Amino acid sequence: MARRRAGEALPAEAADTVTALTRGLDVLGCFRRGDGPLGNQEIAARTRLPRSTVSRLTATLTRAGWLLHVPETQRYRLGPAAIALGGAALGGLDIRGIARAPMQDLANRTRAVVALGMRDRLSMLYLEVVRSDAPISLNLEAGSRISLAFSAMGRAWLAAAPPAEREDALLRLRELDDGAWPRIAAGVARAREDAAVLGICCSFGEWQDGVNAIATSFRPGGGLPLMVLNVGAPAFVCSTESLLDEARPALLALARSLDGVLDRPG
Amino acid sequence: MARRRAGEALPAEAADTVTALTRGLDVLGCFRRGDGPLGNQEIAARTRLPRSTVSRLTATLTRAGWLLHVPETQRYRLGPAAIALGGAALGGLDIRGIARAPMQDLANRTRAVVALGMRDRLSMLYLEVVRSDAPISLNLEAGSRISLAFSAMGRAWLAAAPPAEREDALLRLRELDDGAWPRIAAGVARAREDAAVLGICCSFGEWQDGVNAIATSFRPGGGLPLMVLNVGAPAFVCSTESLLDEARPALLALARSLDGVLDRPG
DNA sequence: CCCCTTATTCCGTATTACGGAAATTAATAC
DNA sequence: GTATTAATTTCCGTAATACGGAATAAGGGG
Repeated sequence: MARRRAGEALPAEAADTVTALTRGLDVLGCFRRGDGPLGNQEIAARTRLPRSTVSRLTATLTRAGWLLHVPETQRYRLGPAAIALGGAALGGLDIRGIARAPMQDLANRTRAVVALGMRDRLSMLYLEVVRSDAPISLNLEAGSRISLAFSAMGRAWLAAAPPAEREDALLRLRELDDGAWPRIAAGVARAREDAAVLGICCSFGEWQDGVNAIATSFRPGGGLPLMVLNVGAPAFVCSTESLLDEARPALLALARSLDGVLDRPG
Repeated sequence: MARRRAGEALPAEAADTVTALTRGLDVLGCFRRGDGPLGNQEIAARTRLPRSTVSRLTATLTRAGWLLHVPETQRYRLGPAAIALGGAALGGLDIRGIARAPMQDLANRTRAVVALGMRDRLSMLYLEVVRSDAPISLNLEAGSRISLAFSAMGRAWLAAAPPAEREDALLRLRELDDGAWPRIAAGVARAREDAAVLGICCSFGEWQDGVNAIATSFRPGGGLPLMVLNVGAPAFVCSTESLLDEARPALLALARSLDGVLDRPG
């Protein structure tokens, strides 16, 4: 009885990987911000795992507190253990605390939203979001995701990431949606150029209509991966010119000041 | 070759539980707010799993983005997937959004910290924390834990939880620290009495010296478990009297208004 | 140079996870 | 009331997988 699915490309990556664990984590990964409780069927569809397997995995996850079972509707939602894990993960990121104050400064000066993020698989993940006192507020919080290909933040990552990681990410983006590839590729080429010339990457209405943003990356050190800072706002708050002329130097200064902070003594 | 550890009591609970997954999740659970990166050794000690097994699990978790490997120190920290999961879990909790505004009201009126929490294993977990404008701020955020046995919040849960769950939790608390049991038992007895008579449970300096709090529980509905609201502050901000006389009625009113909100049409 | 500590790789074993199919439960239609 | 559809869970034989003890490798002081 073959345990690995028939059509699956076997990428030889997995010398020593615990499949049962990977699958269980994939089940958890099904739950995205915004969609409600999920039934086993839906989970099976998303993970492309056999139903009986999903049943066993959800049972296990529920017993351990990672999922909550809603008896009436026979669906699952993420449980307390998931929340606690996120708390532990964010709590351990000292860079957030270090960056928050200067980010707030920048946000106030530009009247924009300033965010700190890192890559998570094929998205960028917000780690800290700071708004100016003017409450325009794009509805984004720490822990939410944003496009890797079309946001300024994602492009800044793509422009500065280690080549191997970048190529891997681009490859997967491509096989995920081949139709979007031309736009993605163009955006990435532009991003690398912008990064080289201006030090920042842009997304003017490309991630979402009417939203402008610029972003740049830095290496915090301390074993943490490449991180990205961005400044963004609706176009009527920040024109592309104001972002490029006023926000850009401040953003670059901030990023430079955070380069290697975690490796510095003190 | 026995795969289950020798001395382990086998609780027959596990008809259909995926051990590899449970163990992997236990590894993630090792990472607590506040402690830095963990090495395999440390993880093996905390989980009481063999070293080679831990090695395999951490490798798997790292490949999937749940852990980050810090090469220099050969340690692991929680990765982006963990953060994203927490975000998804909190984002799906509509009760937070519903409760926030009235909680803020209450916080402003009492000049205390108002928090919403639920149980996670042997702790209470903060889901939402709201401060009065007066920035005294106990350093607590959504996603952090607080004692089940000694906090007002924990006691309110113990007083109202389904008997089976309560007994299970108490049993485990007892075997975790037998020495503390007399204090715990006394606190719980008192809590049940307070809940019956006053509708709230108290912790006046028992969780942490100089910190007073009261708490009460409610059932939000929508398949969610019992939740707890508390009002707390340093003793010099809120005396026990002011909590009992002024905060208590407001807290009870808030809890009652949230009872079953998620089941109500609209 | 050697010892000590920690992480990883090896590898034979049999336990465990697997998944197709049957059974169960639930809801809706007829 | 019965039939039909749909979803979840249980069963169970199979063998692939995870297991863990021991050996190996990689550092880091003393």
